[in-house]
Amino acid sequence: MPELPDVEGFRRIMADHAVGTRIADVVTLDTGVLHGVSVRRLRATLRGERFEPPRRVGKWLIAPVTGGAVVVLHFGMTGSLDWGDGPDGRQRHDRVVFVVGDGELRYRDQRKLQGLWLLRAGAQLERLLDGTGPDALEVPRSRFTELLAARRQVKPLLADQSVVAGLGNLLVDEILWRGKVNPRAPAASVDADALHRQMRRVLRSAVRAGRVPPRPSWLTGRRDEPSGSCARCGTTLSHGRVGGRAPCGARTASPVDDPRESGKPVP
DNA sequence: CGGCGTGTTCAGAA
DNA sequence: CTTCTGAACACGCC
Repeated sequence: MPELPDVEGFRRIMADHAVGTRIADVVTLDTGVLHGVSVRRLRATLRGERFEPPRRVGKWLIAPVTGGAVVVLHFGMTGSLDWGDGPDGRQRHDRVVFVVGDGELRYRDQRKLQGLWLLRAGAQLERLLDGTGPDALEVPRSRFTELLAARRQVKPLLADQSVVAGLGNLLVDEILWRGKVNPRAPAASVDADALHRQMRRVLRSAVRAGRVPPRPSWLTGRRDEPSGSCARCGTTLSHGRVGGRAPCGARTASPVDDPRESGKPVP
C-alpha cells in the first residue's frame, strides 16, 4: 500500500498524536523488523525522550527524538502506522509499539520487507538516505525535466527511488495513464512538463485523501474488475508487465502488443 | 501446492 | 557501460 501519500498520512498521524510528549516505553513485538539495533538499545535510547516533528523523504518516514537519535521507518509493501488509545486493539502484525502521551503508536507490517532503523541525526542518517532522489512533491519542474532526459523506459524510471522518491507502481500507472503516456516509452521522448503537471495533480489528490487509491475511479480500481474499462474511451483494458511489475489488479496475463495497455493513450 | 503482490536489492543477461 | 529481467526477501490470500 504505502507510496508517498500513504507515508505522508503516517507522518501526519505521528505529528498529530506523538510529538512533544514523553516516550514512556518501546515494545518490540517482533525483532525481525529491527535493522542494526537491539531491542534493548532501542528501548533504552528512546525511553524518556520526546518525538520531534517528523519529516518524510519519498517513502521514508524520519522521526527525530530529543537527545539526537532518529527513528527511521520504511513501510515496504504492507506496512502502516496506526494510533491507538491503549494496548487494546493491537493487531497481529504490529511489530513495534511506541507508548507515548495518552496512547500508542504502532508500526505494523505483515511482510516485514523493510523495517525500522535507529540512527544518529547527521552523517548516519544521510548515509541511509544517500542515493534517494528528490522527493516527488518537492522536485522542481526544471530538475524533473533533466531527470527525464534518459534512454530508459519511463515507468521504471519514475518508480526508481534514486531518480525521484515516492512513486510506486500504482502512482506511476495512474500518472502515465492520465498523461496518455506509454509506460514503455523512452523517458526522453515524453513531454516532461505535462508529466510533471500530472504527477503533481495525482499526488495532491492522493495526499489529500491520505491514501493511494483515493477514489475507485482511479485506473487501479478499474483493473480490479474482470473486464475493467478505460474511463476515457471504454475500451477493455489489457495489461502487461514493465520493469518486472504488473499493473495493480492484473488477474490475467496477456502480452502487451496492443498500445492500449494500462497507461497508454486511447484516442 | 502454485501464483501473486502498492516495497527494495542484487546478479546476470541483453 | 547502461538497461532490463527475474529472483529473493517474508507472509497471507486466493
